[in-house]
Amino acid sequence: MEKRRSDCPALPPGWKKEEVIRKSGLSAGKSDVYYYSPTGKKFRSKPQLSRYLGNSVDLACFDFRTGKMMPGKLQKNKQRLRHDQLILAKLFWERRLKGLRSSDVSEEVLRTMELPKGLQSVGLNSNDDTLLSAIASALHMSSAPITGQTSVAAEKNPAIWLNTSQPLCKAFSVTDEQIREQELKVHQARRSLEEALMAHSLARAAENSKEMSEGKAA
Amino acid sequence: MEKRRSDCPALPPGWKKEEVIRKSGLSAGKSDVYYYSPTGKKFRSKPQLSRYLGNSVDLACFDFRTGKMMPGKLQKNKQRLRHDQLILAKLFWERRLKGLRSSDVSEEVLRTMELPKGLQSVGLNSNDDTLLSAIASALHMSSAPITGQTSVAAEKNPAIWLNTSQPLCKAFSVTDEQIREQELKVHQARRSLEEALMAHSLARAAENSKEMSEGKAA
DNA sequence: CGGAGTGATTTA
DNA sequence: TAAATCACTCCG
Repeated sequence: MEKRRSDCPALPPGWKKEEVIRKSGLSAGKSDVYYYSPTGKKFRSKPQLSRYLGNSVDLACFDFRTGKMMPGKLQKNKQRLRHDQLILAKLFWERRLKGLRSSDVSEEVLRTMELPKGLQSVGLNSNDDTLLSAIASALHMSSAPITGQTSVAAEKNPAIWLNTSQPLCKAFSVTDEQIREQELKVHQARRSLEEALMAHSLARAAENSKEMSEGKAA
Repeated sequence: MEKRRSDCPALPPGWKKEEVIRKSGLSAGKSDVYYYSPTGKKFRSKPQLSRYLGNSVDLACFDFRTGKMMPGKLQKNKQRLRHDQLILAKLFWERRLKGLRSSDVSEEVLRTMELPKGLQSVGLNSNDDTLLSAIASALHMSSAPITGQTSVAAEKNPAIWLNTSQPLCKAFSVTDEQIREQELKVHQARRSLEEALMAHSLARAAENSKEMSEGKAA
């Protein structure tokens, strides 16, 4: 058993670190890291450790897995966009991309982008430019941090965040009331989508049974 | 004391189930579930129960805590869509919504939806219908489960999942190669977006200082 | 009832 | 998807 607890220089004297390999199950081979306070209390995650230590120790640069301080790596942007912010930011980018595409830096990439054959065959209308803009913006929103948005206040109230002078949302002016309206519409839209899906499934089923009766089955 | 033992329909006749609430300690309020064989033997866990019953009863779908069979719930079905799947599904929905909007169930909602005034003032081109479709699809993707997608294989390989005959991706035919290509383009698009953002910020700064020098400042 | 060891869910 | 966090099972 690797129950060896080692000292952790990055933490106050007396704290120990331990790494335990999972021996069975779906996650066999992975490991868990634990810390033990001078009094022997066990800690299983950074948030838990952080809550316990409070302001006495700054864990901003502390890497829980390695047990070392990582200067410059002021932790990750845990600040994920909230649901409503995503909607608005997405709108913003889709429009801006379209606005830029024939006269600015985005042009080259977008012009040369193509959808895979398989996707193009989906049919229906809409043009690929719109789709590409949507993809690009959606992807950008999905994981990249937003330049210029670092205010702590942004975490609390989207309305405040949306009124800042940061580039991303400079053009917006959105109230909580508007956000609520938007949420209501969202519920309606979801219902509608479910109905559409149901209709599509039924149509498929009908198609299939028709083919079957026509002797097209394998 | 709640020592009440109740019949358990999911198990053979004569088996009883009992739930005992913990009254103190760190886990106060949590409960332990026990089963009793027709002969009175006590069982404290699913593995223990399983070893005793052997092949006579299939406990694969048996939920030890509730005492009920959970059909289809052969474990983790709450699997969320993966990144690439999100992209493709989003494309799918955006197109499908547009295709439906003038002749199907989605029409009423989409026709009556409006963007908040603040958003409309963002300017640039594009029409609201496209944006609304995009919003609706993005929202639907964000948290609702996808009907018809339950295959275990889907967890492992998006390419397999994308070739199924399920409604959601029926029209798609996407290879790993195509996904890799798409990822490459994504990187390019991201770079491009960053440049665009930078350009926009600079333009804003220039505008502001111009206004300042013209005496328009508050 | 405790808690080590894993599963499940969330985040990046 | 992988990593991190959190929840829960199972057995002492």
